[in-house]
Amino acid sequence: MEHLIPHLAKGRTPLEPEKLIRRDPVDPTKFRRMIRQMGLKVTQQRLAILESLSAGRAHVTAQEVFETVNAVYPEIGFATVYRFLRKMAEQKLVTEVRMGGLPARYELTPRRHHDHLTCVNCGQIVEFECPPIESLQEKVAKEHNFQLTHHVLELYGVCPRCQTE
Amino acid sequence: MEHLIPHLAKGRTPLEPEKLIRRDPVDPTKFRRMIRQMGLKVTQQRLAILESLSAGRAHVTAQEVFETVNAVYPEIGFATVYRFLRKMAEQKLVTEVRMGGLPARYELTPRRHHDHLTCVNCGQIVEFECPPIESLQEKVAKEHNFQLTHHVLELYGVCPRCQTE
DNA sequence: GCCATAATTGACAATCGTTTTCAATTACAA
DNA sequence: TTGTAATTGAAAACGATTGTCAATTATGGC
Repeated sequence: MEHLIPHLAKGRTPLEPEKLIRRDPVDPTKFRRMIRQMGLKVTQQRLAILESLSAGRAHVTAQEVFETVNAVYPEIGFATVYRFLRKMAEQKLVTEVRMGGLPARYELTPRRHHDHLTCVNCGQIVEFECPPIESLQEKVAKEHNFQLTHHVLELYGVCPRCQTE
Repeated sequence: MEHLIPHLAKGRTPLEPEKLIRRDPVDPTKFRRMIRQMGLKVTQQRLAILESLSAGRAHVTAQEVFETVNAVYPEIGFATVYRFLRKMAEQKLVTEVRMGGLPARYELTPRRHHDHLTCVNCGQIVEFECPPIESLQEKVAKEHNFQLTHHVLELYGVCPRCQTE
């Protein structure tokens, strides 16, 4: 009675419905270039992981990436996914979002920075940009002599549709 | 080679815990009332935890609370601290801040709203208020016809002390 | 192409923070 | 004071993440 996939949570209800993010299709040779630019060797595993990140939904867990890639390359290891995701997060190639005690979620770093407006009722997510907020954040960080690395800004509320019910 | 205190990280730089002096309860009625309002029974352990939270530094880890209280009540258990902190967090009596993979930090929920500036290296937390950001958030929400309920704004960076290392 | 070699891999164990389990104890309403 | 359900401490379980290490593999130099 064991899982093929280690650490696969059994009864966990997902925190929020995933949102499919439309992405520009990425030229496969681009992946090779991305890996090389990180000073790493190009392997099938890494290509598969990048492909999965690029094609799938946004904000996936390492476990989900592993499952996806594992379906195509059954011999791929769990640690490999973790290691590569971490390495890419270090280089800011993917963005790591850790919320609460839940597993970290990763997405290919979007070209344009955005934050999220989430409906507490239906889970719908709206992305938004607000440069004035960004610069105010930098001002705050500077005031405290912090070197800002990143931030998490999540607004929660009731979306228009849910307000009429 | 064992720790009296379980899970005490070995290499981590400890932020020295505040000393909690055991003394006759000065105004225990306030804490008793808080506990009763949560629908819980009043115990010495819970009073000690509240006293520690109220007297000590803000943004402490459960481990730190345990160490502080344990110095006065050596028989107190680790799980008791965790359980009570979680219960209070559920009731919004304490605010739980979880960043990265670092242990969660707790504070008695402050009356004034503020956000957090967290050091990605040592976990130190600085509070800040920035009303302009608040109003911009409301503006964004209004633009999308969301009824704002709450928000999470966490800035991450390297604190001044960690920058010099 | 082939070789040398350093990076990378997968299986597994270890680690860390957190949560659960359970028998013993305790708060508190009656 | 007593009955009972809540609470406790110790320990183990748990889930996410990271480390270990021998075997494999990508890649630069020939």
